[in-house]
Amino acid sequence: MESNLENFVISPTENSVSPPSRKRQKTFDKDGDQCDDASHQIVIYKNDKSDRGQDEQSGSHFSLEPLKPSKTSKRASVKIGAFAAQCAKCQKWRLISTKEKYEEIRERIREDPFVCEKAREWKPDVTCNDPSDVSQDGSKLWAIDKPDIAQAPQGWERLIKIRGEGSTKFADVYYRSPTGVQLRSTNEVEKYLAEHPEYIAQGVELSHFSFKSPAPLKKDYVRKRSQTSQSGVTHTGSSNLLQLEEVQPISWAAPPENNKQMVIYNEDQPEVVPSELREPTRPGSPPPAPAV
DNA sequence: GCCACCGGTGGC
DNA sequence: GCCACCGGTGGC
Repeated sequence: MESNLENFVISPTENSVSPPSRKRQKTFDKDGDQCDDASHQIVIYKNDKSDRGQDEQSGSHFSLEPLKPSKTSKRASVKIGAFAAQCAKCQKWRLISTKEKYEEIRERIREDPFVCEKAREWKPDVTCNDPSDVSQDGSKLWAIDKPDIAQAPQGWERLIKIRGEGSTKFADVYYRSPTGVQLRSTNEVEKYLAEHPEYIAQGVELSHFSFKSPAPLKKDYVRKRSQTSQSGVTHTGSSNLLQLEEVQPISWAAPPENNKQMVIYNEDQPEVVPSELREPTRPGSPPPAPAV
């Protein structure tokens, strides 16, 4: 499946990954600074305390790999169950086939907004007339992802670890090097690359890393603040991305190509739903249909 | 003993 | 006020 995606190019817009300048924090988040308005990507997570199995989303497809045996996981962690992007035209959500594809879309979401047609790569006949693949539901934890995050370099993996509810932070972002070393900050990456010039030789650079973590839509998920975070959400003309998290890893252990089955409907917490999520608001369009 | 996770804060 | 960074530690 993922064959061509020529759709992903073009439209010079504003930002692009700005070169890292600083050392400490904010190394290169300057670029995305405003993006937070959630106007671009969304992620959905689900808390799953019972199985504290795995710690992060798996590499490809959104298969949540079965609980990791060893110490990879310690406490209850949330897993990302699925990814979705919002069509910039009809505002409906389309599940994205794989994490890779999702990251690919996210990388250029601003300059190259996602539209339903792009989903045809894995969902052949989809059009803006089809009902949304997903809609927010109370059983899942939704979060807004940041736009324009570069794809992890070849062999590297970007991991998002959602913290439990009530934590002071929503999630932590890590990068796992080809040799399995986990890096948790730009500084660490910089240092690591300096010690491993072979990666630099391969073209790996700091701008390929971003430790921006998604933000929960559920305002009280994080202990402090987070309510004001995404206030002025707007999405005019742009598209969003989202990821779904699932409760029981097993239930959709490996939905091959159809990811829609993992979505469960239920609109129970309207207030939590920021405008971008109620996309199906466009005039004349029916509410999103359950994907299951 | 190791490391994944969490808390806290310094700096913007 | 927000967020990037990192130290500490509890669970394995």
